[in-house]
Amino acid sequence: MSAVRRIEQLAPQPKKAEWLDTIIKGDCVAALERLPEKSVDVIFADPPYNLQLDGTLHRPDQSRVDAVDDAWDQFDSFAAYDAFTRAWMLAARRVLKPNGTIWVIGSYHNIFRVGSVMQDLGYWLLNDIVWRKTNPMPNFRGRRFQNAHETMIWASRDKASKSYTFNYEALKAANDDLQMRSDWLFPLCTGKERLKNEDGGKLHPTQKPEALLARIMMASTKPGDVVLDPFFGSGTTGAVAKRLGRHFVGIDREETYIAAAAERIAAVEPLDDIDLALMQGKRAEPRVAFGSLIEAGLMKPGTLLFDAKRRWTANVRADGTIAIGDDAGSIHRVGARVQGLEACNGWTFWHFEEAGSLKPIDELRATVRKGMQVAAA
Amino acid sequence: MSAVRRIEQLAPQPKKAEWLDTIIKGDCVAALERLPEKSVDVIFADPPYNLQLDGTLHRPDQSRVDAVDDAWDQFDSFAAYDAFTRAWMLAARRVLKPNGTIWVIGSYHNIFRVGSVMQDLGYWLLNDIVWRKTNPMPNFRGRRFQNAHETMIWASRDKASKSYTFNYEALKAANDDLQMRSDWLFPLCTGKERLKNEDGGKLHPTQKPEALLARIMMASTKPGDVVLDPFFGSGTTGAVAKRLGRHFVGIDREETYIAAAAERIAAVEPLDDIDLALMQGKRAEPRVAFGSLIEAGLMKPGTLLFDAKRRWTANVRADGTIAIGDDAGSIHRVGARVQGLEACNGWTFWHFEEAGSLKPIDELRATVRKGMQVAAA
DNA sequence: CCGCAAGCTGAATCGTTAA
DNA sequence: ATTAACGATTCAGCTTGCG
Repeated sequence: MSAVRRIEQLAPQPKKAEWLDTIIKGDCVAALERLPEKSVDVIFADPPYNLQLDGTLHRPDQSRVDAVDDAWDQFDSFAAYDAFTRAWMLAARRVLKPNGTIWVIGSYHNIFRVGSVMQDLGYWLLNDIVWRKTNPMPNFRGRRFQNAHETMIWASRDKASKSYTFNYEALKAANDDLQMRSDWLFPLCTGKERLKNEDGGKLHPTQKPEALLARIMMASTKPGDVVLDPFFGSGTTGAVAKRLGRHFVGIDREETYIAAAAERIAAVEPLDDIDLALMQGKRAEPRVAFGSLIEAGLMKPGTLLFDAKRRWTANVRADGTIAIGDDAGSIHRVGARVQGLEACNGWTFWHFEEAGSLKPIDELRATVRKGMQVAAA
Repeated sequence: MSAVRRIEQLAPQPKKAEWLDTIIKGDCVAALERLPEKSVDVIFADPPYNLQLDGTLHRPDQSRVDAVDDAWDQFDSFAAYDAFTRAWMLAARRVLKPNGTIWVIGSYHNIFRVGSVMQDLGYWLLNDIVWRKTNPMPNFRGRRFQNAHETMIWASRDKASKSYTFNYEALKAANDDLQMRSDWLFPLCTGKERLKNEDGGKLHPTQKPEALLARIMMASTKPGDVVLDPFFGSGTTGAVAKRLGRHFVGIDREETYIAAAAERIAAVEPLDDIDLALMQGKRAEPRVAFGSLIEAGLMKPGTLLFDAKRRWTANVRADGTIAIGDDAGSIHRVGARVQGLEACNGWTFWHFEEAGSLKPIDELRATVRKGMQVAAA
């Protein structure tokens, strides 16, 4: 029996425990209407993009591009797509808690329809977030700009809801004391993270990277929150939610996807509460945040940092902050505080021990930057 | 006398249309309706989005909206903004040439309305472009992500128009030989570039940086093209157009802005023609038939052609075809057939031997083209 | 075992001209 | 209006296979 329970037949008003951390099979509007109202903290939705592709596209080497031509992405008109969007958005709004927020991802093919419908239904837009792709597909015919990003809309249930969750300080501390911007840089979901089908091809045509969902949840949820995904697909939302100590609810129509997602989520190991202190994803180049040393594996949580004269000792945490006892913050803030100064460059102030001698953590940053340059070359 | 002419005080000019390189004062819809249809190559529009349009906002039933009414009706407001957007977009579409394109810039407050209306009116979206700001305004309350970008929509007049201008090769060359992406990085318009009023404050609230307009025009116009800006404001579009050897037409309602923009544009020094040269790709070069190489004596019947790895050998025939045994046809068809592909560019696939090494026959085509240029000069 | 080359692929609204 | 032919066009990153 899979560790992820499934519900195919919901009772009219199921108890909370029944649908939490499950994947519901069926049409998303019908499934949403069976869930209790005001029961979900955050919704992440990756709806069909309504791509309108005519022929087949070939690369310059004449290989064929494997496009998204699934039936679920086909709509007869903009009006039909709008009606579909209104229906699921309305149903989603009912299950959202008054102070809940919703994330919707899309491309220029659909995101303008989506945003307009959201505004019409009373959702209050908080930000649009740009996912900049490090490795987007090129424009093979040289007819347009390389479509190198997707857009996410982050919105509250209505204009009046002001107490939505936004972990501003945590995001900022892990981002070198700069507030998190609306443009995020992440690679596509490829390699081992990408689920494969029995033929070795991609299981799902549009699987999203876990790093993207991780930043979303770290920004807009708290541990124990409920995250709903009405277009569950390969289950990235569930996998990240479980790893980060959040509950999930997935809805999907395809048994193939449900089975694969359930297996995937069952294999996820939740992080310890301590590790959850707050960890962040990659940030915009070329600035290197201290947190990225941890992400890159160059620095492990729990590592001790010292100033050059070993007068102070700090502890590295998983979220990219450091702490001396209860005093936690960015490498810069903690460095400034212990010295009683306004400011401090943590990169040169803090050192790590290697073979008995101290080396500034700036050396590790240099390593990361070199890697970024190589990647960009 | 200002170097920028105004529509009220025009002297008759022999060839150039009266409205070229002028600023038209008035409501943008009315002004657009007085311009000849299909007369403009590119439109750049930075429409207002604050819903406080004092008089220009009308409901679909033509009733006027009181934008400062305390009884705020969200739906009415969006509907009114949509109606305003439809009105100017429709008028703009009439003056756009069949192969013209339009750029519209906005933020998450209005861009979703704008994009939806564009799709509804038949504009065909080519890209959405993200302007990432190097120095955006912080989020002061710490309740959202720093809004660090704006979105531009680039669209053609309709789906059928395929011959819009896109200077792909030039952009790529300027971008370290990588195709230009949909995310652009520019600073805000500040410092000396920013127009000031008599109090020393900013003249216009949303003056766009010239670098942004320069990339737009370098991407989607050719020298001598006509660029229309229906919300001219501080005149950035006109200033950049003049500098880059493009014509402009501006529309604005405010005399203050018109006067400042006229003065600004008058001070602009156009670049020399030689600096305005556009890098052209092969698709802009005259077509050369393979047979003309034989006629020009650059290739003799009986010459052997090879692919780069010498897996196949073909024989040049006097009629401009090539043959492998009995299999004869154009350089493209034979190249495709031996590879088992649908298509093949014979110019780059086939090579001839010179001094023991292989050179693509494309080199001979370049020679012919060079001769054609000399003959035309 | 490593190092390097070659191959594959990702939410894509992806052509023009002459007969 | 339709068809056929011409011929232009890709970036990053991971995987596979060979020496």
